Amino acid sequence: MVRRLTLYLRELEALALQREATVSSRVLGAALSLTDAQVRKDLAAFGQFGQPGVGYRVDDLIHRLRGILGTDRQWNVLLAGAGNIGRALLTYKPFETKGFRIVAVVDSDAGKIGKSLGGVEIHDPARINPLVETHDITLGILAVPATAAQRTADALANAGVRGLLNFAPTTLQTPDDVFVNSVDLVGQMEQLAFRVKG
Amino acid sequence: MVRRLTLYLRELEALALQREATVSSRVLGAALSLTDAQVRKDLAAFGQFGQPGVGYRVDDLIHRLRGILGTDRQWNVLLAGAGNIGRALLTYKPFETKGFRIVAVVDSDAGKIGKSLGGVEIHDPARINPLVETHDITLGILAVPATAAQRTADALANAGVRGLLNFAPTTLQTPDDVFVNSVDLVGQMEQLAFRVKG
DNA sequence: CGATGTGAAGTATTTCACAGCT
DNA sequence: AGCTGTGAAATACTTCACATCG
Repeated sequence: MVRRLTLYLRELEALALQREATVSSRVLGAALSLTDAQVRKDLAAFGQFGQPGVGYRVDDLIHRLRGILGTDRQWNVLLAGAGNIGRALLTYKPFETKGFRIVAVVDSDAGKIGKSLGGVEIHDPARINPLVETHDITLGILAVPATAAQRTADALANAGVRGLLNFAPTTLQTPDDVFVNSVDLVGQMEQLAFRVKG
Repeated sequence: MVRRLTLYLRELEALALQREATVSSRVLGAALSLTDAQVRKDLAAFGQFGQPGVGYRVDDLIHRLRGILGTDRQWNVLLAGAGNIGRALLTYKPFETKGFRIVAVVDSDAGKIGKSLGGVEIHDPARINPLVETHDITLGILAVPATAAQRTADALANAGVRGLLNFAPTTLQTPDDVFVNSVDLVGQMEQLAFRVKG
């Protein structure tokens, strides 16, 4: 359901660019292939944001959703892994635009440590603790090989990171107060194969 | 639910590496934080794969799942977009390992067309049709900017591609027989922010 | 009117619990 | 005994439909 909130926000930001002042649950839902009732239920769960007879004020709802999601502020992020995926994410513009700032990078490859990547120095994973502390980091991105994922997750959790976006194809065990979202690229392709195969 | 089948497969492949001959629904579920009943219901939906009193034969179930998902064969993939994300995916090992082979790349940047990337030539998007035909491509990966995503999706669908993995932060409209899976990186981070802020 | 917010109804998904097989 | 496969029960989620408000 939070998944849908992020979609509403994305759609609303597009509407704001088109200078739309208001939007109805029907129009917003149609853009995302959802019913109007679904949209209203989702939004009503957090307050009364709409105007009967009018709809939702786009700018207002954007601010409300950002407040709900917590994206009305900056989040400092540590990137673990400076391989293919890690490098791509480091320079991924939308992260910066939406308030997710990668402020530190670690990689266990001795040949990479000390080098700079996209203006950020690559550190030894052993330095995770001070990095998290000095940069006030709350989120981490795991772009390390599957074999190193759990160990890196442990180090990040131990350093006080509260949320992880995991690109490694493995299930992570974390304390209850450390949340994990996984992006399983192979799994996504497999699902496509299944659906296409029919 | 297909989502979970891909996770079972991943876990089973890990168990096979550890030379485990059989696994029970309880053990398999525990590794993924699922109940045993959930695992059995999922698998039973496709046939009777287990042995009462014993569990599931790891190797056997791997083959069954590959057959169900359609990953017991090669899938030829076209990559659209040779930017940061596209380049990372082109050299992403697990795709090749699991049977997803990127056999063609297109990018609208004139400066990139004709160049070679990871052993694959970058083509003009106008050549999508012949590329799909000659390489027998059924799946596509969209790693283009949001502004180009719908247009590229249309071109791919028109060329006969049946499934798309979309990295652009936008909702795509496709014919009913063209399936889309989206990887919304910003959305994933927003969800983490929401849960951490909790 | 046109659109929200929301109980009630309708679906879908998950868990329970147990007969039955090895 | 141990574990599957599966109806039945329990939850969760979505849609309906309508009173209500600007």
